[in-house]
Parts: sequence; C-alpha cells; structure tokens
Amino acid sequence: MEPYKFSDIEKKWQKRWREQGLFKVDVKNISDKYYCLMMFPYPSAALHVGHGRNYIIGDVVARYKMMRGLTVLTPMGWDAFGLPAENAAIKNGLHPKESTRDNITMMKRQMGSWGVEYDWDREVTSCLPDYYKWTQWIFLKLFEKGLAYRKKAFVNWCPSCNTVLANEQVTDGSCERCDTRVEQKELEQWFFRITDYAQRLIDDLDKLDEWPEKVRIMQRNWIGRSQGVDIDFPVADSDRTLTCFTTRVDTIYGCTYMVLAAEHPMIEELIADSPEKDRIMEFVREVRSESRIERVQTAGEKRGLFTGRYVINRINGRKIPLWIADYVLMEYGTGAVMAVPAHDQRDFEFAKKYGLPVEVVIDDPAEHIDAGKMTEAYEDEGILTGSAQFDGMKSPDAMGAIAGHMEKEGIGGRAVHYKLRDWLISRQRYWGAPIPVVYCDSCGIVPVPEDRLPVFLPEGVEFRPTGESPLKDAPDFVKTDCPSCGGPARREIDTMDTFVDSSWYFLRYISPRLDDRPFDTEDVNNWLPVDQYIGGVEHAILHLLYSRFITKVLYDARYVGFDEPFKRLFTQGMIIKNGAKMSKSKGNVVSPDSLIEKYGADTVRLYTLFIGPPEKDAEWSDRGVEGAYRFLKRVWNLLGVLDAAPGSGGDEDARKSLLRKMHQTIKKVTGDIDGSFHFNTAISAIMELVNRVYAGLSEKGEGCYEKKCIEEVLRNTALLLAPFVPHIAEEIHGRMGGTPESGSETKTSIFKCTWPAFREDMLEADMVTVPVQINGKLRSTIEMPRNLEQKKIQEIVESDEKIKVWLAGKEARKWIILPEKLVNIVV
RNA sequence: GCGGAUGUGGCGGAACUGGCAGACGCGCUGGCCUUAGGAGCCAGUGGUUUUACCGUGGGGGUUCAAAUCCCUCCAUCCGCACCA
Repeated sequence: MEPYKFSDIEKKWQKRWREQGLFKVDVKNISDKYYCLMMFPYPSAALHVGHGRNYIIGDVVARYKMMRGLTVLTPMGWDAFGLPAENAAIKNGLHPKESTRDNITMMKRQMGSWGVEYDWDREVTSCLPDYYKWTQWIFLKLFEKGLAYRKKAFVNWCPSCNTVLANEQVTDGSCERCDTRVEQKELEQWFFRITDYAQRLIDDLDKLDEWPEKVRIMQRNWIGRSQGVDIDFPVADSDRTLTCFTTRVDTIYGCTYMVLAAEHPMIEELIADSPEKDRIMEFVREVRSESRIERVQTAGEKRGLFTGRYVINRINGRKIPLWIADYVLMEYGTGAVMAVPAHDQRDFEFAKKYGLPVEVVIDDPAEHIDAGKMTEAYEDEGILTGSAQFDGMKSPDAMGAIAGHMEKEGIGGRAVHYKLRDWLISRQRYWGAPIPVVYCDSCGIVPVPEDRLPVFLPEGVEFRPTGESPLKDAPDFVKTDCPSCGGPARREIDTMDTFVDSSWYFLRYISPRLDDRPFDTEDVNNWLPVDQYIGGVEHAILHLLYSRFITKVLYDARYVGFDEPFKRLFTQGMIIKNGAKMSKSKGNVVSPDSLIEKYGADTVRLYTLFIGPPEKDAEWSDRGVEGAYRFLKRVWNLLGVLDAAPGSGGDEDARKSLLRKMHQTIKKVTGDIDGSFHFNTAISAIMELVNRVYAGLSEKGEGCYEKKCIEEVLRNTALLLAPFVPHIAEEIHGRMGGTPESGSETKTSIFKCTWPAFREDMLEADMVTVPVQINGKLRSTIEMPRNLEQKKIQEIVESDEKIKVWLAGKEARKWIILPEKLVNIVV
C-alpha cells in the first residue's frame, strides 16, 4: 500500500473540482435551492486558522447539502472598502487599491489551499466601481424615501482615525478599530433613518427562530424599546413647554424638580435673562465638551446647576425648579427628565447633593418607607401614596390610570422611545464609496441621478486622514455641474461607512455582473432569504441589524419580496491560542500555510472541526493536529485492508457487528450535521467506526472481513467523511472505482453521490446489554435477548451471579424495569 | 447595575426527552516492532486507604435514579450600561 500522499491528492482534486465546475450554479435552476453564505472578509491581512474555521464550516455545510441533492450556491467576496484596508495601506505606503488587490489574491489562495471552494464567478469586491455603483444606488433609494438625510448633531469623533463613527462602532467609549477615546463633536453629517424601522426590527426578530437566541436578545436590547408617557411641563412665566419621557408615570407626584441635558436646544432661550447666564453657559459648554467615557466615569459624581427657571407639574399644579445636569442624555427620550429622587437612584444622589426634596409616593408593601431615613431610592413597584386620587393603587394599575388621566386632561400621552439612534453613514475618509450627492447654490442638496452612477472614487489623491475628507483636494472631483439646473456645484466629499457596502452584498451575488440594475428581482426572490448564514458573533448587532434594515427598505420599495435576509444564522466561536484571541499583536497567530504543508488541508480541516462544538470558543493545540493526521492515515490504510481482504468467507459475527456499527454511524453523523452542526461528535463517531474495523482485525484475525464487507464500509466511510475531508474522501472513492451506480472508471465526484442512508433494521443487535443497578448504583451488566417481558427480565436478573450476591439477605422492595435499557432494584 | 452564557479527568471535550459519567481525541504509562524513532501496532489510563467507597464549581432539595430538574451561593467569560 502506498503511503498517504496528501499533497498530491489535494492539489489534484482542487484542480479537478474547479475544472468540473463543482460549485458553479446557474441561478435560473431553482430546484431545491440552498443559499449558503459566509460573511465576506476584509482583505486586510493573511488568514489564520481562526478565520479558517468560518470558511471550513461553510464548506462542510455546502458540500453536505450538495450530497443531499440540493443546488447549493456558495459565493465569496470582499468587504474591501474601509478603515482596515486604508490604515494598512497607509502603513505600507501602498495605495489601498493595490494592497487590497494583493490581499485578495493571497486570501483566495489560502481559501483554495484549505479545499474551501466557492462559485468564484460570483465574486464581488465592494471597492470596485461595478459594485459601489449600486451601493450608491442604495443610498439614492433611501434618499428618495426620505430615509437618508443630513443633520447637524453631536457625533462620535475618533481623533486617531480622523473620522466620525456610528454609535455602533464605539465600544466602551473608544473607537472599535483603534481603541482611541472617542470625542463628541457637533458636525453636519449624513444619517440613515433606521429609527423609522425600530419597531419592525424588533417585531420581526420573532420570525428569526433559527437565529441564536443570544443574537436576537442583543439586537432587542440594542434597539431598546421603552414604553411610557410623554408629559408636558409648561415653563413658568413663559409660553414654552418642556416635554419629558418617563417609564414610571406612577411616580409623577414625587417629581420635585426637572433636569435638562446640557445639549438641550432650549437652554439658551430659557436663561437669556438670567443674571447667572454666563456661569450657566460655561457649565453647559464644559459638559458638552466631555467625551462619553468621561461622563460615564464620573457617573458617581453627578453635577448640575439651577437655571433660575421653574416648570409646572400640571397633575398637581406644583411649581418645580428646572436644573441642567450632566447625567441627562440628549440622545435619549426628549433630553429632559422629570426627577423623582425617592424612586430613582440617580435623582436621589443628585437631590442629596444639591439639597432638593425627596418625597416618597410609592410605598414598599413589605415595609413602610420613611423619606427621612432613606439611604437609597426605592425603585421597585409598590403602593401609591401622596398621589391624590391614585393613593392606594398598585404601581402597574396606577401607571394606566395616570396615563389615561393625563391623556384626558391633555397633560401628556403614552409614548414609546428607543435607544436605537439613526445610523450615521458619512465618513471623512478616502477609502469608501463616495456619497452620490452634489451641493448647488441654487438647488441645494441634489442627488446624483441614477444614470450618472457611479460617482467614481478618484485615484490620485493623497489619502492620509486629516479630519476632512481627502476628496476635498481633488478639484476635478469636487467641481461638477448641478444635475438639476446645470449650474456650478460641488460634490459631497464624504464617503460611506463600509457597513453600507456590506448591508446588501448577499443580493449582488445572485446577479453579480448585471450592469443596469443592482440585482434581478426575480432571481433574488427565488434565492433569498439566505438559507444558512455563517459568521462571527462580533457582527451580532452592526452588520446583521443594518442588513435587516436595508432589506426592509428594499422590501417596502418592492425591489425584493422578502423582509428578512437571513433565515438561519450560525455564529461560530473564536479559536483561542494561549488563552487569547488570535491576533498579530499578541503574537499567537497560527498560520495555516505551514500546517497544510506539513499535514495537508484535510488534517487541518478535520482538526478544526473536531476541536469542539463550532459555536463555542476553542483552544488551538498543535498536538491535536497530529491526532487528526494519524486518524486520516488510518483511514487511508483501509485501502490496504481492502486489498488484503479475502474474496469470501470471513467471520459472520465480525461482519454483522461491523455493518451494524456502520449503520449506527450513518445515523449519528447525519443527525449531528442536520441538527446543529455538531461536527465534533460526527467525526468522533466516524473514528469509532474506523477503530472498530481495526479492533475486529486484531481480535478475530486478518481475514475476518470479506472484501465485500470492507468495501461497503469503506465506501460509506468515505461518503460520511467527504464534507469534512473532501480530498482524501474523493481519492478513496476514486480508487474504489467511482460511484457504484456508474460502475465505470469515470471517477464521478463523490459530491455527485447520494449521502448514505442507514437501514433501520440494521441498527440493533438481537442481544442487548442491560445495566443492572441496586439502589441506583451499577452492580452488573447482563446480556439478554430483546423483546422480553418484564417477568422474564426479572428472572434473568435474579439468576445473575453478581446480583445474587448483592441481593443475599436483603428484601427487594421495588423493581424498576425499563426493557432493553435498564433495571434498578430498590432494597 | 441589566442581560446572556459557561463551569465535567492532566488537557480539548462526550452523555438523546433524568437511566452504565468521562465517548472521541490529546497527553501519559507499559509492551511489541525497529539499526533508529518526533513512524506504526497492542494494552492501560477519574480519584482513593481498591471485597468497596468517592467523584460533573460549593451547599441544600425532588426522585427508585440527577452532569441533566428545583432552590441557593460562588467563579469565569461575553454583550449593554447615567436609557429617565
């Protein structure tokens, strides 16, 4: 038997799969379609084995579904615009276009070397004009619907990346990419009105029952729906009214002051006549300039200032002071808060600090609260007190009653607010799709007409970030004609957030080369929603929320006929090395290239899949890779076992038992893949099957399996292994003469073969081994025939030597007999 | 603070609706083979004071029977966080 030459085998089959067009799909053929999608990567650096996990899982699913007879579409592309590529380009002094191109070449080679295959005819690259033309088209559609707009707002600014960031790209007050503290800047920026879709984005999460619960919860929390009441407070000695939002309207009678956010637009007007005006404005400016993180860090130490003005709480006619404080956020609710110190911890701390009254209006049903003795706010629900006609009501009832009363009296009304804010999509950076808008002195903001797309990103631009878009220095780009009046106009110089690019790429794969439309609606409707989406949890909020939003917008505009893009989502865990996530900076990156050279792609694939449940993080071990390699050699050597097997004869028991194991394995592997991608246990089952062959040979002798038997087992083993380790499976299959159906030397690909089916009648032996317990403790195992009556089972157990010893001198009080499973005797 | 997850040998991890804990792999031990072994094969491998007992983060409970169900506590990780 020749040795396992993985390198030759893998190169041969990778070449052949491409020649055969194994992964090529005609989208017009929609019979039994299966759209298997991996999140497309940033082409920013070489892939490591952690990245590989994602592609390998996807490849397993694709190949498995293929063997189940489905038409499988698996495309791949490149999320090629954006800061990672640009920053890397700056560092290497290369134009991002070139570094991106080089990285794509490298990554494509790496994917190929893993044996991970795609329909490369559908490759999309988001930084190329034939793609970003349609990203710009998406922008225009949102603009048309009033969903893209420009406004001046306090926005997150990363001083290192020199650009604004979306709320979603700020983690712990720092830039998600470079970890620099994010500042607040008031700038005019482009936004997408995702908040219009907040409710639908929450509601439709219920439809996504094949998504991980964790991701759905994260999205729900991020959107952050709160139900409550908006209450109007007229400003005393003024015709103005301040509205505030509360979720605890039952505490309204305990409101002893009101607080505004420093960014509240009415502040200047309200304090215009105040003698303290300058001092107040100084405070306001100070708070406004603080970064989010600074505000959070000083959370314990709340600061505020009295405005000198009062507002009227109309439910009781009470005049309460109006303050400004750093703990109120302008972005949430209305930027004004009714403060109830007795029942809100923040208000309580603030009131204590500034000597504002604390009045209990919700009593603890368990123990009466004395306002004077409180050390912290009572935030639970309870019984109303000091609340006029609502006294004695329970909080939940009171909320309804008070809200109703307010609506009747015109004091306020029920309202829903969301934490979700509009998506800031403009970036002051070079490497992105230009926003297709021009500014005309006479017409204002004018969208670039569809027939003039794409707005090309100019190439000869110094792209180092300066804080303003580098495109301002490209005069040929900036100067243009107004599409509306033809007069002189200038182009928008900001580019779009890369998350816009990635929010629709899964549609483009269906019609990647169309040049008059972004995609063909009919084809897209046939192929989407995506049957299986696979990627990292890090996109649980950003990318997955944006994609859902854009899909809904396109659905409303009737460009697509579905309102959720991804039917089933799988988020794989990270690969850890030495206790940390693999990263260049930590120096714990395991490169696949040398491993593949040493052991072969199949070994690396097998180990990656065997390492643990794919949805969980897993620690990489180079030793474990050797174990996978050892197993594949044992599989390979089965070809030698087949050669040596006698043409007839053999041991009947060995044969039966092996075939039974084979059918059990087929059942187990099929269930593990279909259910929830339990590849690790599927592989261990195949290992058991292979071990059984060798165990039989060593126990019963070399000739115990006749050729036919080994042939059947090996053929099925190859089929079961094919999705995981496609090259060796294909080679074994080929050496055994291709498909049995063809009966020829044509060497039909194993992936054109049907996934093996198990025979129900072959799963179980005539005899079963039944564990026997006494008082729940295992005392014996007895082999007995199936289908026995309870009485008969009891007889057999009672005659067992071991059990006899245990029962001697004791009285069996109760027999629990589960036929063919277990016997427990209580003594 | 809120939300979510996880906790099983020396290690990665198995265990379906409660029913033989530790499958499979790594590592380790011993043996065979070999000029040699970072190759291959075979056997063993949770712990202990080994007729038996103890063992799934700790404590308690339900049950004939608990890694699995209930209560409680602890630890670690992840996400969100002054959200009114």
